[in-house]
Amino acid sequence: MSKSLLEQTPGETVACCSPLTREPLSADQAERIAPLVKAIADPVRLRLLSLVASHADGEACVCDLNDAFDLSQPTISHHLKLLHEAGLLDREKRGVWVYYRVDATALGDLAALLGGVTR
Amino acid sequence: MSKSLLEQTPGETVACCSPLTREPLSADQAERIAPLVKAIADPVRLRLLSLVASHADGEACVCDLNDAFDLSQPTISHHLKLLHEAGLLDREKRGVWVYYRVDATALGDLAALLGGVTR
DNA sequence: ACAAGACATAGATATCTGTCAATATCGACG
DNA sequence: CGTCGATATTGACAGATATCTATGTCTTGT
Repeated sequence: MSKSLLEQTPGETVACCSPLTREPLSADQAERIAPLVKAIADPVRLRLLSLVASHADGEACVCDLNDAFDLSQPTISHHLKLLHEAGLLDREKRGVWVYYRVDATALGDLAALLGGVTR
Repeated sequence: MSKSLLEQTPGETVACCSPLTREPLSADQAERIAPLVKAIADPVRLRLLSLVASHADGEACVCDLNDAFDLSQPTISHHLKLLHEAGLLDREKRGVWVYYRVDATALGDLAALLGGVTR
């Protein structure tokens, strides 16, 4: 069973949609997908995503990420929050540290939308 | 022979780079790719792109595109300009009309970056 | 309990972005 | 040529966004 458009998360919408190049996106679909794209439309967030994705064990501690940038800790925290809210990063607190991990499905859905790869 | 990073267009940079998830993006690469992603990080531009891409003959006249939105003509023109400058849309003037056409390579490069599909 | 460290939140501010109305440009056609 | 219709450019403005400093919240040692 499939949920109505209004109940879906952005990731679900991307997953359901035909690739960009096959048929016109509806206004609703576009409004739903855009935030997901916006989430990676920033050089810092692109790097954060790739840092987490390519890190050993597929996860990275915020402490590691902070060091990779010339930005304040709250700024990195802010970007991580945006990526998390977009569904692209999962967040897990273990002791004092917080680990982020890429949600491969969300990222794959985005690529599928753009490239027409049917998962 | 491959050009230096600074000589490359955004599209070329995307094409050259390993997928996001394989190794960390350098700051330079991220700064280069982000504008390309920003170009599609808007619901109107997503719809424009998909409208053009899925249009008969792979091209669409601005006059057709204007009608699909509740936005002023200059606003649509502005979005088309951004997509064109990002290398995602080609522009051709024929008589009074202007036709836009998707640059499939640029779009494919983006998808490859996100999804790890090697072209 | 307290102090310290890791991360998040809040508030402030400068810059960027999306939109519109007005105007310019450019080609076709009488 | 002069007008009309299609598209682009300009200038203005409201709202979003990226960044910082200051502060709050937890968790772990001592």
